[in-house]
Amino acid sequence: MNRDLIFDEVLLLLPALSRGLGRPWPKEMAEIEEIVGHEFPVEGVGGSISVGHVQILISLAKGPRSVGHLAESVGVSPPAATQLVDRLVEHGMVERRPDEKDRRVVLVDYVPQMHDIARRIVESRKERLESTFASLTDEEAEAFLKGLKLLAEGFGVAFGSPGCGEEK
Amino acid sequence: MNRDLIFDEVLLLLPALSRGLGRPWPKEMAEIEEIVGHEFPVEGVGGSISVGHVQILISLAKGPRSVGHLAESVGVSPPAATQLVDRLVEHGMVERRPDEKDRRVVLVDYVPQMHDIARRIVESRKERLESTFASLTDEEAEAFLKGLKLLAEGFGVAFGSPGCGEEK
DNA sequence: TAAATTGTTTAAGCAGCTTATCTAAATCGC
DNA sequence: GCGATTTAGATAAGCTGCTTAAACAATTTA
Repeated sequence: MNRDLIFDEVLLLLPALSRGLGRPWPKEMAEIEEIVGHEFPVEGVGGSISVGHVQILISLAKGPRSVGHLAESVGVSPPAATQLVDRLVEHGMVERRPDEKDRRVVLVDYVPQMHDIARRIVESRKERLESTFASLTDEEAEAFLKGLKLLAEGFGVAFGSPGCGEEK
Repeated sequence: MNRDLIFDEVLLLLPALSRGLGRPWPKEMAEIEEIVGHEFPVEGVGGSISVGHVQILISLAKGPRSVGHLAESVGVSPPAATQLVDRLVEHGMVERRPDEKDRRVVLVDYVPQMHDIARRIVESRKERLESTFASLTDEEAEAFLKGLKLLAEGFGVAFGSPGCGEEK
């Protein structure tokens, strides 16, 4: 396949994907609803949790994080992070707690029962990913990741790794 | 590299990319500004044109399209398409014209001078893409496209190809 | 020709983001 | 120790892009 044609297709696919990935993904919402619903029924979770919220849930997997840290990690402004956390608190998924060492910072952490749920949400995401890419060989999967990284780099994407900025 | 680790990274990269790709890309805006500015100075184009607008400009490369067609092609609702077209009309980039054969439909087309400009915008996008992926071998590039397609499929993304739905 | 359908626009509303501003706590300098 | 600066977070106001519901005009169907 001609390299030029490849990029033609990529060019067309990217905006569509950006849209697709960026909106609350009904299938996943249903899953989260189901997972959360079993543990402690939170009304109206479905439809009201979005990419940013999931990113935060993933970020918290490595332990409590400050709001500022989350903002950086997710790649949004601090007020936006406040807002995302607000929503998660409303849903009873995370809680705020003052940092003992610096009472300016607010630490965000899973609500106790959420630890396991968050793990499962991440896992379910990964499973979906695995099944989506089932037909890819290992080499292809690796090439895909490589491309993704280049893209992120090229587009100046704030790397939203939960591990990033461990301590700045 | 372990397949599991690959998907871990992909999992983290996707939301960040979705954000990054989804917002008006400063570098590109500057380029468009420059391109458009040379032809006919349109005030305030920079910052006010977004992914959807570019998608429409790309879609129109194959000829005039109805609003409904554009909506489908971009993957948004008809009112949203109307809005996107509105903005482009404001900027003097496209124009509306009633369809002779069916006076319900409104055809959208480039303003005459835009033909060349739109071509260059698309080209500049592709060039940036090519340079971003310069370090990829042909095989890797192909694998990347394959992955992208799987992703789009898996996420139920409306394929935003301008060629889609040529006639339904 | 009346009724239903189709294509577009208008209206209302929401989610998510931004910047600017404010408050509280910590740190620096003397 | 005490005032001035810095830092973390929250609040406010405003914008953009999207959605659904409703309105309207033109076409097709019966």
